[in-house]
Amino acid sequence: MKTADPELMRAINRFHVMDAIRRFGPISRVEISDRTQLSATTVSAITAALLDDGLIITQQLGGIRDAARGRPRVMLELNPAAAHVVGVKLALDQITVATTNFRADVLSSLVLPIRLQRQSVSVIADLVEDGIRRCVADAGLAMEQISGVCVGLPGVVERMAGVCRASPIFGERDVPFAAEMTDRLGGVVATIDSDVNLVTLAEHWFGQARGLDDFLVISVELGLGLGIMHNGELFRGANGLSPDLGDLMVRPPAGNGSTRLASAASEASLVAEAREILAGEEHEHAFRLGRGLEKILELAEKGEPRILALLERAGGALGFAIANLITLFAPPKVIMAGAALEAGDALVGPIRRTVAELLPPSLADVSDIVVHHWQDDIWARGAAAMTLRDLYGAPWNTTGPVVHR
Amino acid sequence: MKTADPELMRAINRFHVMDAIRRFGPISRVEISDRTQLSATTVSAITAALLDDGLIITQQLGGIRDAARGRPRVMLELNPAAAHVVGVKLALDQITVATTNFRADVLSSLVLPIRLQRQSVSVIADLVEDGIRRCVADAGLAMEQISGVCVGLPGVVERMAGVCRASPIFGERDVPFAAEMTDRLGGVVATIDSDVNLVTLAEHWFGQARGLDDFLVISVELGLGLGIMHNGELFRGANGLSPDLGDLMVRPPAGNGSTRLASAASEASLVAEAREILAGEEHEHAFRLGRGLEKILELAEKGEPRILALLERAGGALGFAIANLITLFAPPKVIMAGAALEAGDALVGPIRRTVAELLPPSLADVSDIVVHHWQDDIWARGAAAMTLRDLYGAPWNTTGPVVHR
DNA sequence: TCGTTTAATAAACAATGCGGATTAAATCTG
DNA sequence: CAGATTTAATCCGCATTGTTTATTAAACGA
Repeated sequence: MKTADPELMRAINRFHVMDAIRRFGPISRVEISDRTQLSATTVSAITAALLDDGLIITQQLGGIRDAARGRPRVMLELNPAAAHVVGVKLALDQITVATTNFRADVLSSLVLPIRLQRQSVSVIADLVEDGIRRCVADAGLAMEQISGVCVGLPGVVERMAGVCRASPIFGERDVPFAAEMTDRLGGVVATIDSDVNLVTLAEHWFGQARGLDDFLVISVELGLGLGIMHNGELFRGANGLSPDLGDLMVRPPAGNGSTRLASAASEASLVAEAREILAGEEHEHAFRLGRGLEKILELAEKGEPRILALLERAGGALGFAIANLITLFAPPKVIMAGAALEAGDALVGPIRRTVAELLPPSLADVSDIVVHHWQDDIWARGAAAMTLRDLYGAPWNTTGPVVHR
Repeated sequence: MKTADPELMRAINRFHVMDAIRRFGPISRVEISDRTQLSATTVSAITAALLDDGLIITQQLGGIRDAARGRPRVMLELNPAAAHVVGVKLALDQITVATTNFRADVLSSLVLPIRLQRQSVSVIADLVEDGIRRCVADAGLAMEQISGVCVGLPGVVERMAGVCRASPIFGERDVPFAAEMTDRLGGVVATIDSDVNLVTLAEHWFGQARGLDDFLVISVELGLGLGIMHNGELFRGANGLSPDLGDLMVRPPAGNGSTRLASAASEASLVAEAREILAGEEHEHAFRLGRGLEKILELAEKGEPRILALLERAGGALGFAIANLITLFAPPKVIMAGAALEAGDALVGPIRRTVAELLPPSLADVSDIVVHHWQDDIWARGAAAMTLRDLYGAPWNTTGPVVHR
């Protein structure tokens, strides 16, 4: 915590006002005053400044005058045109880009189905740059109108430094991808973050965890992602790195070697193991085409016992890790997502059973585990939210390296 | 975060000044100004108020006038007599009590070697009350001079509510022990907390983690304790409970059933397993006398292979859990303590090896694992620190239910 | 003794939040 | 339809705070 001066005081209260408008807008000044415990005078002063800066606007159409007497309330809301940002999600098999306004509404988006593996950093950066420029043009905007870009990618990302420590996307380690992109975009600042953190923020702002200050997000994609919201803040390890779920161990080194969760329950490991199990059978074709997961889901649907056993094992491993995470964080909600979870109860069932079995009695009922089917744009909306947060971010713990204005 | 007003501003800055004096005192006003980034005027005003309230004093003896010209600095330090608090540690086999002054110096302490198991809550409260009154008297103080009492105990404790959710000490669950003690002490407010949290705070204030904002504390006693310092704050789960290390799982439910860490590596489980291993041999006597751990350490020293194997297994389980914790929190330091660790490398060696083996390469060198041999009074000093912290606690996240003044 | 140097405080100033009075804009009432 | 009533928003004066710029305090050196 920084030392306090009048400026910080104003920054804190301005944040609270902005937050109330974002979460509950359109909202009147009196209601902001109620919700934030700030005096009406202060709210008036702050909203006046925000209106002046163009960050918020008054809603012209009176809204619901529900038979109330007295002077009508003037409703305030975020000015969608106050800023525009671009969110990018890198996955092993595609790039997703979206342009959003200040309310994180998606104005335009595009998906580039490109295998990024084995591409050099600069080639990837080229692709991302092209995607951003096209997406911005699609939204009818010029690059000069973009206030920031955030790129989400799987792996270990150090947001502050703008460096990707390790990712399946890059062959190298310690790739300074934020600087790489900022250079190319000519004046527009780019930041990077772990992809799960983006979706965690998106869940917090618009998704199943609206207003929930503590929850976990677990994404089962090619790799495994873990996002932690704790006390309303994204949780990062001491070094600023977000923890990597795939690095968690699920089996002690008892003779036959230890197991990382990534090699027990990720989409990649599931496909690899299924391929081995089904080797030489008629299904092999699907795996060659890269349609391994679809095949797994199909066979699970049909009740193929070896696939069900595989999913049972994977679910057990995931459930083991989730139970330990619940033991540590005691979150009221755990949100899971990923294509592999579409296998109905074949994977989710074992997860739930294992968690229920392993949780200590005292924590038996604290966590609600839900599966969320993410739309393709949630990542980008999260990236947008991450950038927007910097524009009116909580002043008490500096969130990032962004140097807008 | 609360909304900001001038009062909060002052509270924040007063905290920073107090914190600087506590950590670096005796310290001059200019140096406080340097360290806190506050203006000299502000520091002057705040220290004047603190002097007025008697919380700090000026050091009379000039100190080291190291050949400097100019007006000499007036050194400020905490006023030891500003407040007195009592810290209590409950363990299964003894009660430790200590009275400290405002600097958390121990003025008097006593140890009551009593088996608390199977005692009723009110009997335990009686014992604690007697211990507190005697210890306060030993320090030459009256109960009226005591500003607060903090009781640390193993298990799951909800500090805010003052309720012990579960503990090996109490047969019952949800024991409102803080209220129980406050009632008995006639006006002196008692709080409770997990015992590891107390020692974690003590390590932060006086121990091996002075000034370190991120570290883990792992205590191997009869039960297993986990304390987490994250960003300079004690980490608590979403429900305000501290996580219980013993509840972490170390083996997935693969056929032969799952294993909780508590049943693999706690002192209790070590002794039980060793007793089984050595059943019918000449060592059995020691276990009957409750000297099981000493016997284990003795045999480990001698190189008894079955005991070494047992410790190897326990170390593997602990290392497994620690590796996962490091993966999540990436703390630069992990402090371990407990009588079982006195077995030289027999237990610590396997722990280190397992951690090294299981950590992902990217985290290989971030954490320094050390063993700390705690004095008996560190718990009490931590309890004192916990109470003192409330007297000049960080105002931005309310720390507890204490209502002093 | 007087100048120099450094520490600590005092005075003037600007920013902030708050409470009470005031204005604004609608409905209600007769 | 005009004035009373009600509620929202703002204006004004005040207290508190931190900072900058002077001023005083307390030592040493020549």
